[in-house]
Amino acid sequence: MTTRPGPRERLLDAARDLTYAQGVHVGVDAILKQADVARRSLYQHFGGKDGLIVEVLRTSASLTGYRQVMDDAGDDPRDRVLAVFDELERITTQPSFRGCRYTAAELTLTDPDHPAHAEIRAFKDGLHELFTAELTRHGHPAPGFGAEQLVVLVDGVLAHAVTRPDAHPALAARAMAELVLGR
Amino acid sequence: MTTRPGPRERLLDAARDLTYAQGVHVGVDAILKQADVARRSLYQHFGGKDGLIVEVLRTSASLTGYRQVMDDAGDDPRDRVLAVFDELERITTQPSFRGCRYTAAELTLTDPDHPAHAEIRAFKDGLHELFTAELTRHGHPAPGFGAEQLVVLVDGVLAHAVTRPDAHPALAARAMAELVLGR
DNA sequence: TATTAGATAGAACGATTGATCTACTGCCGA
DNA sequence: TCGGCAGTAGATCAATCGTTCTATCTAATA
Repeated sequence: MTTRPGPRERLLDAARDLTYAQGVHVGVDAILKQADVARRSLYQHFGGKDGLIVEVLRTSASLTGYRQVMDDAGDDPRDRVLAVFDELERITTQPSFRGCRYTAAELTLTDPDHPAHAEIRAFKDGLHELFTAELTRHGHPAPGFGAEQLVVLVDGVLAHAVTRPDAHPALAARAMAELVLGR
Repeated sequence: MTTRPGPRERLLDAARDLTYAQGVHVGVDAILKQADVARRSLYQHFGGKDGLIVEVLRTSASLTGYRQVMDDAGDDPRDRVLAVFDELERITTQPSFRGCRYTAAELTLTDPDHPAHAEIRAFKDGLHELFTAELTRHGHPAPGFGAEQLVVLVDGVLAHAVTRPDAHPALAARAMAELVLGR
């Protein structure tokens, strides 16, 4: 039989779900209820709501997701990059899609001193590095600049699809990614 | 002498400032204080905070701003479109830059029934139409699709620059816009 | 068996939220 | 001069926020 995860894990899972679906302004009560965890445990493990949010962002491992999509696409850097936009088309057309968790947190947490900003920055830097490595392998003349272009495309798709999913921004972005990759 | 604007105008101005700088979750008290307006006037003119927010989005006239930038760039559709990204480079590198007001509202207001979503959608649709008209004049083979690409670029720049302004996403996007426009 | 750490349940705190209310003031037109 | 309207000032409301607290229970360890 599968043992139930501990309170810490249950809190992270619930917070991941709820902060994505309802934003980081979800009440602590809702998180506690879904996690089925005592109030005290939250403050014991994470020090407070902010600590929980930071840990959610730090462990959401979206970069691993991107890596997985690319690895599934094979070895050719061109295929690997384009596969990301194919996956974005899938994601952005799902009913549960609510945009990029990190962009949403960045725009919602207007206090510049909030500890979450560092995690958000780290994630986006990581995504840039991921694309830079791929473009370098692809023999791109300016991998850094090309990677900037790709991350702008990704953020653009995720931001735009929240309001206009029927516009299929991922398809529009995929065509631009092809141009960035060259032929 | 210049007469002081009425309470309604002062409320809109204050709400425009504060909801951009601090997000739509700013307290009513802060708006009332900056507008120097009685509490009752807010509910008299807008029915409540939601009504005020909707009116701010409806009258922010960002589309007029885009139009102005394009008109200042002359007659050539190519110059006019690229001028938008030059302007984005200026905007995104200013200290007061806080991203796209509409994207931020969309991601912050997680209630799908909030009346603001209609205004947000209307704005993004309008931007798409603006680009479609320009690409049509430019003789683009697929103006609708090309316009989708441009709005994805704009949203990408505005979303990405909040977290990584030093990456100058507008410059990366401008290069892609050139590719979209063809040569 | 006694001890201790971790978890639970739930009351309670102070602060803040958006909204409603009464009472008062100034102005303009009939 | 009177009536009505728009605006102001501020008390007040119920709800919710994140946090802290006491008290109790459980399970593993010494």
